[in-house]
Amino acid sequence: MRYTESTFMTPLQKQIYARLKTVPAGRVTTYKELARAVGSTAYRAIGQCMRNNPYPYMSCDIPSLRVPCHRVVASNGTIGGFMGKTAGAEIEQKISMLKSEGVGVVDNRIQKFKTALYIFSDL
DNA sequence: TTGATGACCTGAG
DNA sequence: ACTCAGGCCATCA
Repeated sequence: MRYTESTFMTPLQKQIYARLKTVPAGRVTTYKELARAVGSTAYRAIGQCMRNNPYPYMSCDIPSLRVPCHRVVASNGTIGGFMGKTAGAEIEQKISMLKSEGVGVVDNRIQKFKTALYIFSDL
């Protein structure tokens, strides 16, 4: 049992989750954009934060706590990973979640990526 | 403290 | 347009 899966959160997790919660349904953000929003270039470390997400939509029904990590995609417009995997059933679930929110996904790519991408403006 | 690990990014071919 | 080796950084054992 890793402590990051229980209650403690690292400083980076707190910052990233807070930002991510402001991304509305129907839009997406990227690991890179999240990094920019917190003044960092720790792309891979942010991937870690997503992997360690304690409150993903599918297993948390408390709105104030839920972290929409399925809305985080790769900066090149491809889907990226989900639940520790980069392919397979987990990715299909991420895609269907995005589609249900109105985000088009074809062949592992976000459609109209430029407009679907949510930009953090308060910098 | 050192080395290992990833839901990444970038540049070169 | 696609692949891939290298680079990066916070975290963890």
